[in-house]
Amino acid sequence: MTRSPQYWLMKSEPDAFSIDDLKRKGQEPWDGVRNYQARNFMRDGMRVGDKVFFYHSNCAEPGIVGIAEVATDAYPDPSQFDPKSNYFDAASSRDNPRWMLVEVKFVKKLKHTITLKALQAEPALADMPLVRKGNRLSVMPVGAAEWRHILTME
DNA sequence: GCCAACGTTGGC
DNA sequence: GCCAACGTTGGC
Repeated sequence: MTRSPQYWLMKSEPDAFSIDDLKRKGQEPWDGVRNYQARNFMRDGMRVGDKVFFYHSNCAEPGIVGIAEVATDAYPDPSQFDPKSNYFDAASSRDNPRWMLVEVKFVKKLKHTITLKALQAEPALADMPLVRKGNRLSVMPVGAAEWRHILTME
């Protein structure tokens, strides 16, 4: 069964992996997600072709900086099995992996950042988890109307 | 660097 | 199953 493309927002710290890194590499496994809700969105919600806002967090000017696209179905995050990785999880096993990822590919970089501050100022976006204080979810769905609204803000 | 908010862990 | 302690996220 097919369905319309859906929309997502994924956070990354630019010091670790920025939109320019994604542009340079073209496509990248979104590893290191260690939150069940975020994992469930990747594993159960995302489909190849879904659109993604790329968001820079924990930086001088947090906000949406680009657009990416879901490029693969979910598969086990290899870093959970690597004892040398920061993302190693001793409680996970290859038989029963706990953490999943999708790969995302670069679509475009926005001409300028749509800042968190600007997003918070939009009444139309007040229901987004992103703009709520204390929100820490790193992968979240974006409604079609919210997606369109944000695109007009570029 | 600070700290509020929140998710996870583990003792009971 | 409760909840205090702890660790992490992420804006500022």
